[in-house]
Amino acid sequence: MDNKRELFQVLTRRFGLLNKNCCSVGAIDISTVHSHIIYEIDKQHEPTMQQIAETLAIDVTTFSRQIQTLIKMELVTKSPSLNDKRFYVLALTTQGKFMASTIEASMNNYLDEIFSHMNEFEQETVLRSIKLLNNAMSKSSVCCTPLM
Amino acid sequence: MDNKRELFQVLTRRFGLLNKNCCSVGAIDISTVHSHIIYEIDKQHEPTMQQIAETLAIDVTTFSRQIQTLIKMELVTKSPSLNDKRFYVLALTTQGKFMASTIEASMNNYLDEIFSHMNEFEQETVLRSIKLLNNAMSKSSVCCTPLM
DNA sequence: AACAATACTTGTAAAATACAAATTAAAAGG
DNA sequence: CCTTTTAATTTGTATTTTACAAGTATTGTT
Repeated sequence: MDNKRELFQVLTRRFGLLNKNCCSVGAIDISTVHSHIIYEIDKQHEPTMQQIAETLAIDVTTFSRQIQTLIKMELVTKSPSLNDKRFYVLALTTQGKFMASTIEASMNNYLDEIFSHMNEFEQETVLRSIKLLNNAMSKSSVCCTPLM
Repeated sequence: MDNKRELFQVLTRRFGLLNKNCCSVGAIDISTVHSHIIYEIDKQHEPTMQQIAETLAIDVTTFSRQIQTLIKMELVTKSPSLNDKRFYVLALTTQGKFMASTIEASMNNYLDEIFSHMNEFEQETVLRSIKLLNNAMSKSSVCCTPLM
């Protein structure tokens, strides 16, 4: 467990699992992709289709259909922009907001549980490191450019 | 950019992208899932179908079909175990091994590039932190249990 | 020998994905 | 203004991925 790539491979996989398991609220069970979409709509200010699709590096045509199902699930609304009718502004419904905050809480629980296996100092080091890593990735040319 | 969940959300997404973009060798272009399968077959000693599927938390029936396509792509072989004919032992073909090492090299390049945006001390801190995090996750009950 | 358990595959059906082409609306050029 | 171009999004189509239920084949158990 000492080479860089191996460390990241395992980490990636585990995050994938964490995201996969995170996201059921009551009877409704949503996919990782859907949870990321909801997360971003919640976070960004009056985002358009293209903005979210780009942030998540999802093909726009695929995204269009994903939004359609999220609308059917009554988690998201899509309204034409007043300035420019080519754009649609995405937003969460009340149910969607509830979903977002439930997922948020559940993810925070997961993360807290994971962090509870480290001491105070380790926890801070890890958080600081992830910030460093995110920062380094955002400067990198090999990945991650569209993602904030 | 200061809450735990946000940090992990962005990190997860970027790793996803990194894995997505990593994996084309010449004309052959393989998916993230396939690259993880190849990685694990390469790493484990004479693994069976179930072992890899479990390591990667993939449904066995899905996995069965994924292996079928990897065999068609001539990257993987599947031979019945001599002791117990219910088992199949998976292995990489020469081409598969080449693919594995090419992906390995390319991922290492990516990671080196990313790490190059940090100083020596930061790099070591980050690596140490990821080890800590992996360790904490492996102790956690909320995720990651089957994954090594 | 009969029955259960194990490892894996197939039937089927739904969901996710992405390219090309279509639609609609705004901007730009003449 | 009217035509042409560009931009944001959707639909047609076809492939791939996924997973549940049921099936096959092999081994273990009584």
